[in-house]
Amino acid sequence: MTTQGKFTVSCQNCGLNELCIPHALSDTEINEVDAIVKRGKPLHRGDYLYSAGENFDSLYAVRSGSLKVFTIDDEGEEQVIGFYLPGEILGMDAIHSGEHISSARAMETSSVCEIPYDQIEDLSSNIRSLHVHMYKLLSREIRVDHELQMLLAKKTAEEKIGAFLMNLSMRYEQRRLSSTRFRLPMARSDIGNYLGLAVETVSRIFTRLQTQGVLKVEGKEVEILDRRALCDVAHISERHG
Amino acid sequence: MTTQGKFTVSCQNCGLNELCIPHALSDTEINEVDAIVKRGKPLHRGDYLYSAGENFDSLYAVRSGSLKVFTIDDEGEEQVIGFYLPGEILGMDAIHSGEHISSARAMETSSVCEIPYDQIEDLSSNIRSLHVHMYKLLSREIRVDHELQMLLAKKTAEEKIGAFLMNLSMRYEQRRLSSTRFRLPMARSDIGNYLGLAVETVSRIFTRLQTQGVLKVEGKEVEILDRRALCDVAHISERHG
DNA sequence: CGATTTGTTGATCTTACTCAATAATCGTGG
DNA sequence: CCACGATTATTGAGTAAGATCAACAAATCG
Repeated sequence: MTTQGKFTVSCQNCGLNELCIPHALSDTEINEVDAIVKRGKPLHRGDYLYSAGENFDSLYAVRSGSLKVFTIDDEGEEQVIGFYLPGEILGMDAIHSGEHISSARAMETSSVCEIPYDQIEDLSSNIRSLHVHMYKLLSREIRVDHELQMLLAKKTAEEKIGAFLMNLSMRYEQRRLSSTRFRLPMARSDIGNYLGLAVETVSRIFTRLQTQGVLKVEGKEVEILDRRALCDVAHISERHG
Repeated sequence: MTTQGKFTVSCQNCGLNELCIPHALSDTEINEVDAIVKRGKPLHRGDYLYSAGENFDSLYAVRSGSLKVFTIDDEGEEQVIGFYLPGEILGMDAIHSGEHISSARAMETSSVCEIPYDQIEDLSSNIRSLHVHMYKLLSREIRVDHELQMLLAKKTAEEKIGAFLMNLSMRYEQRRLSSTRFRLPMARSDIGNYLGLAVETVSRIFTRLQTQGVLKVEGKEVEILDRRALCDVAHISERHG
C-alpha cells in the first residue's frame, strides 16, 4: 500500500477522493484508509450491489458506471430513490439500523469500491479529521436529499424534468465530465418512477423540449442546447451548483 | 451537573434522549454531553431558529412545540422541507457546508435545546460510542428523507395525505403521544406546500376522508377513526413503524 | 435475425389546479 | 370579554395537466 500519489491514481473518479483528499490527511493516514478499501467490485447491468433486508457491512463508492437505489413498496412496486454516479457513495441510509432498507442495482456495467463500515468506525476513532469528514459526508447526503425533495414537490412535469436534467448536468460537471452532453444511464421508466410521472409524460416532455430547441435527445444521449432556457423551465437560477 | 437520572428528567421528550441514552454512555460521559447542551431556548410562533445563509454553529433538539424547515426557491416561494416534532433534531443538513441552507421557524410556542456542533466534534473524538451514535443519527435522517421521497413520488393526492397522516401518527406514537388523536401544528398551506398539492386539494381530501369515516377533522385537531382504512388510502401496510 | 423490452405518439378521461366566494379561526386592541 | 380585521380553511365551478389505454417504432439481446 502506498501514498497519496498512488491513491489518487488508483481511485481517481471514485468517492474515495471525497472520503480522503479534501481533508488533507497525512500520508500515513491516507495509507490507513487506503488499506481498508476493497477495490474494484465489478457489476454487470442488473446486478444487485445489495438488497433490502440484507445486513449492512459496507459503504460503497462508485468508481465507474452508475447504480440505482430503490425500495419495493407494499404493493410490490419498485420505487426509485436515487441514481448514483461515479464518485458518489451509497449505503449511508443503512448505518442506523444495520440493515439495508433499500436495494442497489447497476444500471450498466459498473465498478465500485467497498469500504467496510466497522473499519471506518475504528479508523475514525483514531483519526479525528476522518470522523469530522464522515459527518460532512453524511450531512451532504441529507442536503442532497432535501434538494431532491424540493424537486419532487415542484408542480409541473416540465419543471421536474428540467430540474432533474440540470441536477445531472451539475453532477457530471463536478466529476469533470461534460455538463452539456451526457448519456442518461437510466431507463425512461426509472426517470418517471423517480419523479412521480408516467413514462409517457417523460417521453413527451423530452420531445417538447427538443422541439423548443432546449435539448437534443437521441435515445439515452442528451445534449443541453440552451442551458438558460432549461433553467427557466426548471425554475432555477442559472448558477446553482 | 448531574447523572443520567436528572438528565432524563430535564430533557424527557427531547432529542437528547436519542443523542445519549440509547448508547448506554457511562454516567461520566452523560455528564460530559450534558455539560455542552444549552437548555430551553424558547420560541414563539413565527420565530426563526435559524435562517438560510447564517453560519452553522449548533444542532437543535426540539423539546416542545414544533418547527418547520424550509427554503426559499429562486422565485421567492417558500418550499417546506420538513416538520420537526419534540425529540427530533434539526440542522444536520448544514454540517457539510458550515452554513445553513434552509431556515427553521416555530409553528407554535416551542422550546429547543442547543448543542454546539464544535463541542460535539470534540466530545465525539474522545467518546467512541458518541461518534458511532452520531453516524446513526445522521444516517437515520437520510433514511427518513428517503421515506419522504417515496411519499412525495406517490401518485394521488389521497395517497400523499394518507401517508403523511400515518407518518405523523407513527411519530407521535414513538413520542408516547396518542397515535390516533393529535393536533396538526402546521397550516393547510404548509401541508400542501410540503406534499406538492394545492391548499384546496388538501382541504377537500380531509373532507372526503371525513365523509368516508376514516378521519374526524376539526380544524387542526385530527382523529384517526379507521387506521386500517387510512393505511389502505396511503397504500402502506398496517405495520410500518 | 427474430423476440422482447424500451420508447414514442395519439386519443380520451380523470385528477387536481385555478379562480372565486364564503365561512371559520386567530390575534389584537378597545 | 367581545368586536374587529386579517389570516386561514372550506366549498363550488370550470379548466388544464397529466394518467391511462392503445398502437406503433426503435433499440437491445440472446
